[in-house]
Amino acid sequence: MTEPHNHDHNHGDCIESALATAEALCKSQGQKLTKVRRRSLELIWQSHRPLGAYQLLAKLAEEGFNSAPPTVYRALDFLLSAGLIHKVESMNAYLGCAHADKPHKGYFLICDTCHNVMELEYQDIHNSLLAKAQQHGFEIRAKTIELTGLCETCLNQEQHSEKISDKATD
Amino acid sequence: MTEPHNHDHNHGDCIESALATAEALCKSQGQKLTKVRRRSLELIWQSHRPLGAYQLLAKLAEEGFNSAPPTVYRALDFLLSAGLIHKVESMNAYLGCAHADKPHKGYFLICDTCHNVMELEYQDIHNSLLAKAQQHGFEIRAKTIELTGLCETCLNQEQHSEKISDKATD
DNA sequence: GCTAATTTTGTTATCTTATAACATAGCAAT
DNA sequence: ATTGCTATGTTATAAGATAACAAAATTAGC
Repeated sequence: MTEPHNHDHNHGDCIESALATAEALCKSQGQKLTKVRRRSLELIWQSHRPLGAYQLLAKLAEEGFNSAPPTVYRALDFLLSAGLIHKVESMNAYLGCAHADKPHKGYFLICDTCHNVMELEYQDIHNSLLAKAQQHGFEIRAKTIELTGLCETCLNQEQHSEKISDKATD
Repeated sequence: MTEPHNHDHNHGDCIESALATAEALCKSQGQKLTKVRRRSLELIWQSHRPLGAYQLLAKLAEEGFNSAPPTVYRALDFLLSAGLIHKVESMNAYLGCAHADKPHKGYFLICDTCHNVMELEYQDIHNSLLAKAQQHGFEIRAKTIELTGLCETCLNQEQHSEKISDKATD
């Protein structure tokens, strides 16, 4: 499996490494990580949670980039097809990919409360899905797996506040 | 597992049964399946593939229902929360739920070519996902699993046309 | 270096999807 | 009948995404 990207760490490092990976990846594939694209990727990483296209656009505009929608959607398209970001379909938002360097078939755990996202990967689940699909003659080409709920932190907080309100109503 | 709802059958029957299930379900929960709601559900079922909100709105408008967006979104919200339809996030479209009568944790196989959708359910995959999430302290409350690719029919057609074009370029 | 071809960005307009906010109508219980 | 609740009508707008064409920048071939 791949370690979750849970942001419980120095996030600056992981932005840097993501950017470095991106540079290398683009170079090796003869693709250009232009200013807008690079800065978009950086801003997406900095946000810690999925970023909407228009949120990103606003940030870019603040920095003097062109502020028309196509600017941001082009950057997003590029980053998506390079595998450097993912789109979270259930949020219409975009997220830095934690393992852009290798092909992967991950899924997301999205916290309803804090909106943090973990990107996970388990080969066995992926294989199970492939196998079941194949039983129906279906050939999977892309997966969208988005699991929403409560992360450990928010779950604890919720249980804590329940206890308090229990006492209050005693 | 649940049988896939692949529409290779008399679809009229399955609309009827879905409507009957819906009636019963609403009744038992003291919820009202009003005209718009009922007709929306019916139209969604009739379409055979995920239906967009504004497509549905147009159909409703043709039949004399109010044609402003809130009308359709309210109906969709009701049907969604009653578990009678699903939203396919990756398509922004809505689909009749094939097993509204029992709690279920399904996923979708969506054909890129014909846009037909199969709703599947496998308890073992669901359990695996729950277990893996739990390892990270995460409590899953909802799942969006949308697998896109090629269904059996379209896969065969593609292979067939490849053979033809092979011959053509020989 | 110069030109042509390709890729990227700028610009304007528009389309699709979804919701906010407030008014009215229908219905159910006392 | 009056009250209160639920559902619907209505207007406006927010949010997400793309089409189409023009200009600029980059790259490749000479």
